[in-house]
Amino acid sequence: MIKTLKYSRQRECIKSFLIGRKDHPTADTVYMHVREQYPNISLGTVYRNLTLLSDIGEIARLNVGDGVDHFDADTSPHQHIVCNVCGCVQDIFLPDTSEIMDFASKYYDGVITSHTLHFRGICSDCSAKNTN
Amino acid sequence: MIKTLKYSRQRECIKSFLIGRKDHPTADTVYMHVREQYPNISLGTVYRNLTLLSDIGEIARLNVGDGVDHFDADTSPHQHIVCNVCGCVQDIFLPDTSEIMDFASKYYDGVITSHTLHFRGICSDCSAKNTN
DNA sequence: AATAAAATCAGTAATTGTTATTATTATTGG
DNA sequence: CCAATAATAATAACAATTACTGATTTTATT
Repeated sequence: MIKTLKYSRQRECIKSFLIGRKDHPTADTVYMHVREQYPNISLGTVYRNLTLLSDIGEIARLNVGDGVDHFDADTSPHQHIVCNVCGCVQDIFLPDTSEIMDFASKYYDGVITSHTLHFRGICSDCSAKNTN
Repeated sequence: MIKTLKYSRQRECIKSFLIGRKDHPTADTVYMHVREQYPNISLGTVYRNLTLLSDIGEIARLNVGDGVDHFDADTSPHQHIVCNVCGCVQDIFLPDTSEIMDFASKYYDGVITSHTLHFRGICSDCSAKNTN
């Protein structure tokens, strides 16, 4: 019944590529870069492995509201901010935010099990350019 | 230069339908219901008007992470929770949460201009059913 | 009220992001 | 090394959304 996970160098490459990035690439970006090492990898393989890796919790799938899925090798709890100018996705590491759920529970009559907090703004690079 | 917004009964119908709903219908749901009054309205018209209405700020477009856009006639600042069981999208009206941005600013070197807070959980209806 | 310009429409085709299918290839336990 | 089986490449299918078309409404002007 249990499906043993068989090694694949493509998956390994996808994962190590993600680990080496601080931004949060989309499937398409992963595809373009992994193709440098495996020129005939298919986009379907990239999608399947990104889904697989996030299903087993080795990476995180991010929804930042731009209609495209982003992927993050850092699965520790943290937040993200999308730059309104360049669209980049950066990390924000806040101290424990779980009290937000306790707070919100007072205003909701069902059960709250998780929360997501994300930000928009202008990244420091774009802020610097704008000063001209 | 200013593009005059011309009246259309279809747009009016779409908007009043949204106003009458407390849940947060998708474009397809809007389409199905508006069709009762305008049987040959096209899905493209629904999409175009939902986009137009949200562009001018009369309705809000919600991204709740299920891959489909939801629409809300209530544009006042409030939060949403998605039920893990039935998938419904409900409102949570929290008192001013803007201090979260001040808090987060300490941990980010760019500029934070807005934040979104959304929740997942189990709605009261599904909680009640589960008690069986 | 008649008319003309422009926005809006219905219908449909195209795009985009993603998932499923299938025949072939690669990995692994014996 | 070899058979069992998971993973692959390629491509087709898919759903949500947007763009394009010529026809129709709405509104401003006469």
